[in-house]
Amino acid sequence: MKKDILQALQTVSPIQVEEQMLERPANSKLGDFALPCFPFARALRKSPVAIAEEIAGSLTHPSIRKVEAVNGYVNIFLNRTAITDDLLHLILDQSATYGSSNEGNGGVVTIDLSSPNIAKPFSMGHLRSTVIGNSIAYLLEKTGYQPVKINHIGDWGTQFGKLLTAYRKWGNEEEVRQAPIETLLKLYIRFHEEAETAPSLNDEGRAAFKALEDGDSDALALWDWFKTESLQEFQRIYDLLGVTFDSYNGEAYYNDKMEPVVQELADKGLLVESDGAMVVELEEDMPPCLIKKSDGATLYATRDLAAAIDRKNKYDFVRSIYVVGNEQSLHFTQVKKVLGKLGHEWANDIVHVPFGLILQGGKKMSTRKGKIVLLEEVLKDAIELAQKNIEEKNPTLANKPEVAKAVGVGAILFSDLKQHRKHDIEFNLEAMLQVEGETGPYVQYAHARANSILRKAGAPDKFAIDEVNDYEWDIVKLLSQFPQAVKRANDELDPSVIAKYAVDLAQAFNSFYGNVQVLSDEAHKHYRISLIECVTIVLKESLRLLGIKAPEEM
RNA sequence: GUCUCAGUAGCUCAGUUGGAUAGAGCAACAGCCUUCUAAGCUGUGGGUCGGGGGUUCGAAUCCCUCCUGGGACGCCA
Repeated sequence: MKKDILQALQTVSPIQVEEQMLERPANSKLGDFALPCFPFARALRKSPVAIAEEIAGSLTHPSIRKVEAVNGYVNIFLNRTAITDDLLHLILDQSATYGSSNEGNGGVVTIDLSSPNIAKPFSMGHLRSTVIGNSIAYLLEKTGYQPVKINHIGDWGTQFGKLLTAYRKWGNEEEVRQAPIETLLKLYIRFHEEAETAPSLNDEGRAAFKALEDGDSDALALWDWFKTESLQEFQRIYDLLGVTFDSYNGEAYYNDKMEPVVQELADKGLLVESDGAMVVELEEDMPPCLIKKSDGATLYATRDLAAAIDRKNKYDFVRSIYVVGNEQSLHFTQVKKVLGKLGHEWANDIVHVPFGLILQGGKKMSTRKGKIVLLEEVLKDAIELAQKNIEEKNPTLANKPEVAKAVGVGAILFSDLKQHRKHDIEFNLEAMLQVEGETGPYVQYAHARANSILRKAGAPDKFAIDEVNDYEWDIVKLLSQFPQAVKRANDELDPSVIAKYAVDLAQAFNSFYGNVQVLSDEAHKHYRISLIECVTIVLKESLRLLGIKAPEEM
């Protein structure tokens, strides 16, 4: 509908009007669209006020109800009933596919997400990567791409040597069997504590990793055991979150794929020795990329290079996305540079999608020091709270446990996703458990209330619209903006756009709900029911894109 | 020190990529359940948009500079 208005403007404006110049006024009393005429003043050698009046006087279009010139702005008021009628039919017709596009044209996009480290608990930090990556996958799918979700498990590296060393020194099998991750974490923390006073421990840890990488069978057996136990624990959490993956190929998977890359770097003369290690020199103000340690063992960057190449070969992606914290920005620019130096022009298709840290007391949480918050505990708290709320507010509800899970998990996911990706978040359990205001449960509640009306209204009927009040018009405008919200969220790879949109729509609906009686007003009932149905479609779809369930009752 | 991300109401954050009087939510206060779910609605108060320059008809938004905080910066990932 913006396009129509724009076209009408083109025909009456004395000067070219670009789409971006047509804006939506912050205050809806000023119209549905507005054109500021200040930029035209110089070229036309007339005052903006005069230009606005001139344009306002001659602008007509079937979709336009009224045009006003105010202080140099052309304010345009739309014909509500016709537009509403069109939009509702469109949404009812397209249903869940409303807002979809084929922008991606089936291109494969790999997404590196979640990537917890085995033998370590699943922390709040991993939650961000998991839920943001998961939502981005839904967004890509909705815009015509083919997402491939890869859980790049952290199951290799020097940290592992350290853990093996700690286990051999202080661990015992029985304890690990009882509580795998908890026990391994304790060992890991103890290792770092003792290494403070006995730095030689670090050398032992590095040596243990080197042995693992060289195929030492005892080390491999332990590694395999730790990995199996860890993956089982992670699976519980993924089940709760409702997240699945297309691949669990972690770092160790690339173990036999690194040597060819290292060889190629050497063949092309990119690999140079520096302090005993092998590195690739990069631009002036960028530190070199470490490829091999002085003992010959590989590094994170080595594995990521191999992984990037392997993914290109396997999936032939049009883009390869890495949902990994802010703090690894340098690492990814280095990896991209090295791939570029190898002559892979697709290095430019690699995109690091960074996100802010979850802080505690203004500082980064540290596994080494045991300063972490366990995601599973947080989820349990949230589900319990949801359960309690249901008992209090809707005790006769069917399948309470399922709804409690959807709402509890929804609260946690939403509190994370609503923030702009790059912001650091101060960990605040109380805020995460919040169910009022701009929260997941608030959006779910609006959806449930809307469904409640639909259930009582019975089968939908044909509708005719004679007027659209302000409450309804706010909803209609938001509904019409959903496709743009999807596009923007996808362009910016930022689910928070959808989360904010969902809150706006839920607010508009709740306001309507609180101020307009639907079922008792026969004259407007049929039209309103269709409007409400559209709200449920779009709210449910918004939540789905965030990886959050939308119960019909709560 | 270098690079990078950020600084908007007491708190947590939006701000449609330069437009009209800077908006929400929490918290506070005042109302609203014999009517479609009160996890809700309606209203009130609350601001040197970190500071200072500049560009522009117009700046929270763009440029410069300074201040503050997070993070990264060779053998961790």
